[in-house]
Amino acid sequence: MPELPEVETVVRELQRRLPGRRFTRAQVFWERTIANMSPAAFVERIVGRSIEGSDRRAKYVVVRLGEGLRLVVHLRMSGRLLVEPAGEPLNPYTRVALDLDDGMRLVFNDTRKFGRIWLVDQAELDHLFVRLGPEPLVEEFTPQQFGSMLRGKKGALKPLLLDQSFLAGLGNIYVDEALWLAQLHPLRLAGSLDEAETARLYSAIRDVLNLGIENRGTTFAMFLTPAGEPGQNQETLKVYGRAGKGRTQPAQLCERCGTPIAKIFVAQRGTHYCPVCQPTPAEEA
DNA sequence: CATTACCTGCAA
DNA sequence: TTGCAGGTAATG
Repeated sequence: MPELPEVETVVRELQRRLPGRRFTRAQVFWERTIANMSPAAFVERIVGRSIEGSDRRAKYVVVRLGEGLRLVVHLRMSGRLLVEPAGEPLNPYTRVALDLDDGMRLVFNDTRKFGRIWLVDQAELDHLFVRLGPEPLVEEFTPQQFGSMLRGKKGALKPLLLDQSFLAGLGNIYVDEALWLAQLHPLRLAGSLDEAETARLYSAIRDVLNLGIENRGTTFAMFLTPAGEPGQNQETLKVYGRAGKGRTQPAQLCERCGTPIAKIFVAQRGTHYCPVCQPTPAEEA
């Protein structure tokens, strides 16, 4: 569920709540959630650590702890990080619970158990992130760089934009939204974009991500901020989830041209687009 | 690239 | 009961 804007929303809220706190107790309820050591080793190494701050890289949450240690969390499909009073009953999907020294606790809930947590030093953190592509929102990521990244690419746009080693942070929702905004079909060959199309896609990617952050993430069913609040970005989506569901729910209309939004499968992912504004490329038809 | 695997819940 | 869900790693 969570893509860059949802993770950024989590990180910002953790940054307001965690610095200065200390972990007083740790419980692991699903062993495989801890990715790089045994649950016992994890508990032993995290209890007593102080918290310095919270950052994001791609879709990873990075909590900086004392002595150079980093608590890294990837929410995958259904993970949630919540800060709640330590006395509350634990949600049945809680995989890890970390008590804090102020009567609160940081919990990792994850229905589908795909999420992962690492406890690493700086060198291990670099290794974990070594294959990630550039951050789309940093200043150093320019349209010129994006153009050179696209040049010579053989495949379709959508699978490439989902590839975290190409560009970090986009997922299924924001790729569909960016392609709609840029008026590019998801099956367009990535290497075939001209300069104007490249510039449109570059701006569209940054615009949809920034809008998602402003709206504190997209909540369809799962996403909640650490305070347990839904995001608001679902109200701004132009294509994702708007293709209609069988006979009961008709497709919604493209807000640019009035055409019903269509859904196809690309890269095994549901893909939403406007058949008129985002014309099917000749080489794929 | 595609396919499968990892998991559970929910809607059709 | 089947298929789908916002992610990614491993395998062909």
